[in-house]
Amino acid sequence: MNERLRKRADAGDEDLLFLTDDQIRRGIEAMFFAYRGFTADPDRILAKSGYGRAHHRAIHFIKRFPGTTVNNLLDILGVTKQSLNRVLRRLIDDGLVESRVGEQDRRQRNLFLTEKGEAFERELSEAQRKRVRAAYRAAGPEAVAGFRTVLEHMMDPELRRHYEALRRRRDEA
Amino acid sequence: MNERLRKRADAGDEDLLFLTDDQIRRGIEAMFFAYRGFTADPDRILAKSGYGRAHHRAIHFIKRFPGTTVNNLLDILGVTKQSLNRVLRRLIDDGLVESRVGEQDRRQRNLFLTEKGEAFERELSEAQRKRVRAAYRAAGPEAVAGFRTVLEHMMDPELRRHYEALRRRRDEA
DNA sequence: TTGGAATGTCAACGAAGCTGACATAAACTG
DNA sequence: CAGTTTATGTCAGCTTCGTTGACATTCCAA
Repeated sequence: MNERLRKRADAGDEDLLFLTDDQIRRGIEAMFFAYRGFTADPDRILAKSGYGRAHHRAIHFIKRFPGTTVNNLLDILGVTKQSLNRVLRRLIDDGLVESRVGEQDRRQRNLFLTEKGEAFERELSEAQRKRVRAAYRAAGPEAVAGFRTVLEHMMDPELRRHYEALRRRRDEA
Repeated sequence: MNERLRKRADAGDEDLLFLTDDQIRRGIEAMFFAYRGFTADPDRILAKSGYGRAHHRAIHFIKRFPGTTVNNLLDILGVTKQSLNRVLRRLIDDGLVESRVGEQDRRQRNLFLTEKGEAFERELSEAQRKRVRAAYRAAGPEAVAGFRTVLEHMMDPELRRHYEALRRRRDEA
């Protein structure tokens, strides 16, 4: 049926013009170029301090989920613990992240941003929000709603469920 | 004024709710997770052949602009020639890309996909289109229009101009 | 008390960015 | 024609950030 719809679209069905291969291709290219713009400002700030996107991602999600465990972060970021550990090591050594031994389960490490880490997070996220806000404002509320809808459907459903479970757990606490 | 609007939004102005910091943050996270989904399928295919995203990007744009020069590709992809050269070298050696000496300007190299390269491109782009098409269909045409609008505004305007100039030049020829 | 889970660390590797330097050929320019 | 610029390729070396494998530590739980 997937295929059937695609063929109807290719044949010129008015309602399905947005599903033609050419339209999809334009969307793919737009996604590629937009992601570049999306990361450009934080990338510049990170480069000044000798950090990369991996550090940004870790900082971002520690900010969102203060006290989260390494394992949660691994699931969200989708990298190996060795890779994350290198990044966290650096952030901890540089005094941006604090790692506290878990209270209930002392095997776990609960991660927090330090004052310095909070400040750096603000610098990064303000730069990125500024760019996204400008795009949002230029596009308007209806476009933004559509943008969010498509993105939601493009995610891996399992990752999305996992992430929302984290959010719920945090908001309940 | 940027700041003024943001404050109105934070204060609860109905028309500007989509510009609150929290909404922007959700958009940023959605973009991060969606990009992962967006690249997941091609990444799997590439990994089987020992290629990476860099090869995908090169193949994609050579497919879009057959006969394009190395310099054009450098501008579009935003990497250094050394980095691109490593990728192109491999694709040429593996018989996926052909490099022909330019006709008018013999310093230039015009790049084309071979039969084998075309086949691989189809495999990659069909996997990616399938995912994007599913998201598009689930979201609906209005959402897709909004999605595209926001992405357009998120791109670097200069890159976008450059890219569209290439498209025009190709379509005129 | 033993097995397994969570975490961290060490070593090694690879992909793919980067800079800098230099070579070559072709095109352009004075 | 001589000299400069442009397009490309290549070498060496560095960095980030991903990978796998092996192994130690800590600690919960059966």
